[in-house]
Amino acid sequence: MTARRDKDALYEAIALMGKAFTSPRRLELLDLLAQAPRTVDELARASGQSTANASQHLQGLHAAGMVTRAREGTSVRYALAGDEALSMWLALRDASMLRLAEVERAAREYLGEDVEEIGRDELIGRLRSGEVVLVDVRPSVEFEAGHINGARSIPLEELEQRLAELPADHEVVAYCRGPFCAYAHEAVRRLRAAGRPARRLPLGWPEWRLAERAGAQTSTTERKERAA
Amino acid sequence: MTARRDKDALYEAIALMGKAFTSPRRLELLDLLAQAPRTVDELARASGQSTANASQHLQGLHAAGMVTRAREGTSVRYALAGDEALSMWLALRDASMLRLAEVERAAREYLGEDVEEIGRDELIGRLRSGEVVLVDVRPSVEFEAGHINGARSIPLEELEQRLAELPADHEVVAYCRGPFCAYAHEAVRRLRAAGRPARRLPLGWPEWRLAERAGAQTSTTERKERAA
DNA sequence: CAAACTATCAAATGATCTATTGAATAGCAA
DNA sequence: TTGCTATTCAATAGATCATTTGATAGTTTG
Repeated sequence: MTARRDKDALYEAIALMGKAFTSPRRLELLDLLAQAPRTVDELARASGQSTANASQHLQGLHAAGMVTRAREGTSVRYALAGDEALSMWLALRDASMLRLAEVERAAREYLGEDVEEIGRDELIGRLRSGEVVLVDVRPSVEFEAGHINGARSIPLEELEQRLAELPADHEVVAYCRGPFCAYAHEAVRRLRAAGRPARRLPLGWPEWRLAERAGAQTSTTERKERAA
Repeated sequence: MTARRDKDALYEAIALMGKAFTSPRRLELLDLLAQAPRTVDELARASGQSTANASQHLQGLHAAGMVTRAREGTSVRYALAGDEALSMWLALRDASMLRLAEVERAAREYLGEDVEEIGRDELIGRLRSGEVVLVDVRPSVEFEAGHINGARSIPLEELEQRLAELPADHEVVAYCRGPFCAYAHEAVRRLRAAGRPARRLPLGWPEWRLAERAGAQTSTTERKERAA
């Protein structure tokens, strides 16, 4: 029975990608890459590990098909390998959040005190009617790599100095990398401390983008079905 | 800076789930559980490994939050832990298929010669107008645990004996566990060998169910938005 | 209560993975 | 060419993992 052997080979090949998700350091690199492409050096610095180690992990991720790599002069820029890779990482993040109490606990510990949230649908409505200002508090490199339509970039470090840019009579909604990112929490806390009404969007740009794409696709399908 | 330590703890906790996907044997168990809950013994037999080993892997999956377990008399029945776990497994399967040439090669090798396919939308249309017969060729246990609405169960082994049950003037569409399952391929080959027009639906019941749910959810969202 | 069955545990082995260190390479600029 | 920087390679030690084997615990049935 050669089918058994072929089936084993198949699962073995899938496990090649699975092995990408066993190391915390590698996951952190993935999480950074989900926001924007970066060089080895930037990634090593942003994740607080040695360059050699980061390089090794990045090569692992590349072998697992999770990232692409491109030489840029003297450096090498890594990027997430398409929407499949992004979906995969988000699926792991979300599933672990929902099924592992330990993850939820660690997230709560890291994020600090809860802040008030706003949902996707409500935000879309209030954005449309001009009732809120949407602020992207990630580092500007990440904003430039992609952001929610209508958001303005105010990196967390510059928030206090640039408070005047925000109209005092509008609610502010802050977002950052995603549900596990602490920037938006901190931004909302500081805004409220400054007397501004503020809430946090618990989604990041990557999730937002995927949700938009999925919505568009489903609508197309539904239109087709309705027509048929 | 305690934030660094907290962040590390968070990624470490996520990696606990990631470690579930490193062993081919464990992936095979997951794939089986995606179809239907089963006992340790059944799983060990279906995946061709020792009971002790299967049990150990299942405990690993349980610790990773991917499966639930329930005592049933003398045996223990394991099941996938909700839609998050299913989505996670499907995301890994699909991403690895798309990004790792090795997976695609292994799948092709295992599945054998290509057979003609039919897409989801076309199937829905032709089902509605009664032009096709949809056949679920998985083992009947799996059919009973859930199947596509309107499908009839004819396990692959019984296909030849039960050919008469299929109206000769209708096209037959066969489906099984999913894109990596060989049953539907084999069924279509046999049907065509018997002179019946037949195609394969390259989706399984789990994907179908998720797609239905996602579609329903999006529709709800859209209805809300339209109302607002 | 004892027999039969299922699942889990424990220990041992070989294999694989991670982080560190120091050296080697590739591109760029003087 | 010679530096200079960014990245990768190679070697190592410590840790973790997968499988096998044989023993143990928990349920049901008689």
